Formats: sequence, structure tokens, C-alpha cells
Amino acid sequence: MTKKVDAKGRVSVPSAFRTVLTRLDIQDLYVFQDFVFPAISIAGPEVLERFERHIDQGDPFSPDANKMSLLIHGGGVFMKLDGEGRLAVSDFIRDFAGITDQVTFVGRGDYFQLWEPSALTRMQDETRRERMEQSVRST
Amino acid sequence: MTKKVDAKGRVSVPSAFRTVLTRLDIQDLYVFQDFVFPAISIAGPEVLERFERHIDQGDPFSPDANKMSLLIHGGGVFMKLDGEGRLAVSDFIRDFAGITDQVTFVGRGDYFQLWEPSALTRMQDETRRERMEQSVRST
DNA sequence: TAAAATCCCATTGACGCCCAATTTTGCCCA
DNA sequence: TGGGCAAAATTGGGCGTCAATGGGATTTTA
Repeated sequence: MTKKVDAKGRVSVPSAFRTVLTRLDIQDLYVFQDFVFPAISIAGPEVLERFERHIDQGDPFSPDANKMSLLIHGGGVFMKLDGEGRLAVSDFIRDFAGITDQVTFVGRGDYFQLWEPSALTRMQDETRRERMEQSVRST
Repeated sequence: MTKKVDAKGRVSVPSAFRTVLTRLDIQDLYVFQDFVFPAISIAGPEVLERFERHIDQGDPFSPDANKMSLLIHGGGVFMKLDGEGRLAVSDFIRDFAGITDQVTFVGRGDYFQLWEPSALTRMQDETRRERMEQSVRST
């Protein structure tokens, strides 16, 4: 699901994702740096709360929990779509995900991600390769 | 079972495959990039759910789980057939399988695949050759 | 007041839905 | 066994709707 960034630096969020957002009655989007990948994750406030709960379950003094907490709170901003369902691709998004003029959308259940297209395929290829090696080993 | 893509970029799914789909009462198709081959696999939503359940068993924040999630969510889309049982051959399908104007259908039990015709024969030849070499070695 | 962000409208293009024409298939009967 | 026929499957294309796109105008802000 790859879209072009227009001359004004906007991408239209595919209607499939917007449908989910409206069904969940989400106006404000929480846009944050993904924990694992060089991608931007976008979710509603309640997903954010779920992440926080998950982090709270762990040791609050562990480096991991602190890092994630930092990512969620310090590495995120609130944004909203324009009347036509477009998102402004800010420097915050560009720099972290390496996005320039193309964005690939990846739905992940109740939130979605923005990827620089080739970064996504690279990651997917790598994962497939790992899976292949695993199955070969187990032979 | 090779079919032509028409001027509007559609292929009619052979009735044999559609029969299976209707018997399983499948409306929405989960169309995803095969993990092993340069082919598109098409199945019902329950296949995606099975993948998701598999992931949910582990730590949802682990790199492994995230990679798998990326593979099944970023490498798959939902589609449906038109009234005459045709499928729109989107760029998502074309790019991954190398399909242009011809599609070979391969049934695989409870799902089926789309191949670029020559890619399939090449893969089959390769497999045959490997089997030959194996049997020679074991002599 | 200039630049940027936001709102608004027009055009384009893709897709779903529909119907008609044609081809293929299975089956019966001469 | 070869037609002939009816049903099913495939194919081609028209049309309306809505998402996506592009760009102008207006407001906000530094």
C-alpha cells in the first residue's frame, strides 16, 4: 500500500485505515517512533495507554522499559488528518523513517505504520531468509 | 491453469477454485506474498488469524514477533472478487510475483497461488533437477 | 508581512457493480 | 461416435460512485 508524498508534503491515508479510525471514533492520532523498526507508528490514544500498561508491568528501572517509555512519551506527537484524510509528512517522520517522496502503509491490527518502501522490503526479505534458514536447520 | 489479464487488469479465477471458496463460505480473500516462493498466495481470513494467533503466543514486543507481524500484515492485503469471479491484479501482486499479462493458478489444498507462468516452470525445473541430483548421490 | 499551515473546491482516476456477448463444458440422443 | 443443445463459465465493456490528487484561497503565526 504505497503512496506518493505530494508537492506540499502530504500523503493521503488509505481509506481502509481511515475507516478503522472513524469506527473507533479517533480524531487525534498519536504518531511515534516504533520500538523495533525504523518506522513511524500511528495509533489512537487507547493504544498508547496499552503500551504504557505493558511497560508498567515490567521492571520500571530496567533499561528497556525506560527506553520504551522515552520513545512513547518523548518520541511522539499528536497530529490530525486534513479534510481529505491526508497526513502532513513532517521532518519528525521523514528523519526517523528515512521517508522522502514515498510512503508504504502497513496495517497492524488496531494501529498502522509508515515505512520508507525499500526499508520495508529489505526487512521482509531478511525475515524470509531467516525463516528459510531455520527450516533448513531443522531438517 | 494459465489465464490472461484483461485490458482492465483483471483475471477470472477458475471456477474450480471459486467452488472451494464458496464451499468454505469465504467472501474476503487474504492475498499475501508467499514466504518461500515469488508467488502470491490467496486464502481466507482464517489463515491470517492463524498467523496472528501464532504471533500472540510469544512476547508481542519481541523483535521476532514484530518481524513476523511485518511479514503477514505488510505482505498481505484483503481483496474480493467481482460479480463474475474476477480478481483485480494490483501492483502489489504484479511487483511481487513479476506478473504482467498472464497468471498461472496453482491450487494447494485449502488455498491457491498466483504465479508468473515462466517463473513457475523455472521453479519446477529447478526442483526436478535437485531431485535428480539427490537420487544420483544416493545411488 | 512573509511563510506556513489549514481549509476548500475541481479534476482525475480507480474500483465496484452491472449487463450483454461469446466460449466452453457436460450430457443426451440419434 | 458425432451432433446438437442447454447450462455454466468466461470475456468484454459501460457506467456511477467514491477515493485520491492537485492546486488555489484563506487564515494563522512567527
